[in-house]
Amino acid sequence: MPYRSAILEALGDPTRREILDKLRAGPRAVGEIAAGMTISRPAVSQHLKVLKESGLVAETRAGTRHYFAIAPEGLGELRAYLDELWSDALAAFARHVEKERPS
Amino acid sequence: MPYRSAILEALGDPTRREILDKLRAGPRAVGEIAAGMTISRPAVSQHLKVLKESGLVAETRAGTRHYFAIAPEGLGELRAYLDELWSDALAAFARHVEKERPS
DNA sequence: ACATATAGTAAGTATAGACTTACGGTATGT
DNA sequence: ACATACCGTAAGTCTATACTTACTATATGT
Repeated sequence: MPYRSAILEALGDPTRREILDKLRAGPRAVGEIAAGMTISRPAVSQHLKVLKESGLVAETRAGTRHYFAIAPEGLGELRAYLDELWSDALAAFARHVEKERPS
Repeated sequence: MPYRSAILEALGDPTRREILDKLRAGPRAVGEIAAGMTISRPAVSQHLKVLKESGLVAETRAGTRHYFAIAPEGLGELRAYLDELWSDALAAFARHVEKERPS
């Protein structure tokens, strides 16, 4: 819930969206994530840190492996924000139509 | 449809989110938007350009005034993306639980 | 105890992009 | 026709941040 802004900053970067896409299929270790990508593994680690701090991703460790997975609660927070924006925008539009309507 | 990425880039900036918040109450002219803010009016224009190109905002002109308003379709595009991510994440989590379940 | 595998951190660089000021463009009113 | 109001664009600056390489940390296996 300090999340909203952090989530949108996190989603603003295309590389982080690429990482999220990889996590759609399920949890992945850092090395696995970095495998298909053009950037270095440390860079991936840094992005994962941002994603985790935003609440979009959760981490679980097994041995030396750090697994990351999409955290649905983070997505929920963002959906709530969008829903508010949406309904406010629709209401504003309705008022506007009302005012402009030829009587 | 070239939107998804553009929308997320647009929402990544806090100043643009501030502008969107102002538009919640209804359409506003550029000068009105810039009024309460610390940055210059040209800066606001530049942000509005980004928002418009992303599809999050629509423009209508009346005289010399350029009115901007939130475009619900743009929000819808983003919601669709989140819903996909969400359901994929849930499905992946379900599979994971299934695998880990003690038999 | 040592080697290996896996990953995070530190420090430095380079670039995208968010600002500014100055200027140009187009309606509207007199 | 001119002045005014409102706005977009151009060009340049400056900072945030996305990268790299080098290093450190921790867990596991022999």
